Amino acid sequence: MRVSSMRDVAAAVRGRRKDLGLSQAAVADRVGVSRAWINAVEAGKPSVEFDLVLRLLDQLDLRLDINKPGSLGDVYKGRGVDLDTVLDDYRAR
Amino acid sequence: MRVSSMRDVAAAVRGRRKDLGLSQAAVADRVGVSRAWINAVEAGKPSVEFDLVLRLLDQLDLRLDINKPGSLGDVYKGRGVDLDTVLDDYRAR
DNA sequence: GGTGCTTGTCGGCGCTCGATGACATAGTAG
DNA sequence: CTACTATGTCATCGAGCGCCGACAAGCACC
Repeated sequence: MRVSSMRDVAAAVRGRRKDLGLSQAAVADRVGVSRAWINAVEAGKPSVEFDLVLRLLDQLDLRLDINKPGSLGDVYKGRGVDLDTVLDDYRAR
Repeated sequence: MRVSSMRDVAAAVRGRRKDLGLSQAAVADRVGVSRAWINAVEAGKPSVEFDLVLRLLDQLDLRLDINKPGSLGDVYKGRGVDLDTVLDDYRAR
């Protein structure tokens, strides 16, 4: 999933936290920040410190990647890989 | 490229800026931050604000992605895609 | 030599982040 | 109904971010 603003991080964090069945307080405790901070992040607050976000994503088992657009591996990112489509393209050559 | 700390961002930013042939001052001007801030980022300063980093990456034409580890699209990240290998695996089924 | 550009670093200052604690509002279980 | 939990929000306050301006060092070129 492409990250173009904190709102994207907010969505990813909230979704992942729900999936893991954790409360904001539990996550805050693991990451070592206040519950209010977690709440702010999930609200999409833009001016949060980068290293805290990294620790949050780490605790939620979320990976952050950075790439140059147009690189090969980048093609599949954000929309998933449909192997059937790939193979159909291959057979159609 | 995996981002596990600001040092990774620093490396990506510096490399990309060099590739684009821009000075720290030029980048700072585009992003709308001070030159000292760009310098700090490229030095790996951890406590920088997230939205500024996003604007920086945007100006450098770098993409930031967030995913759950183990997702399908994630498999290929960081080591590229060798289509021949993929197709060989397919034929061998 | 001198000029120019780039980068690293510093002191100062204003401003805001994040912590804390408290409060109110749902929602749920008993 | 009463607890209890989770979440959103607020005021206060200390600490640290980012800006500005300046300075020095490095490097290239003439």
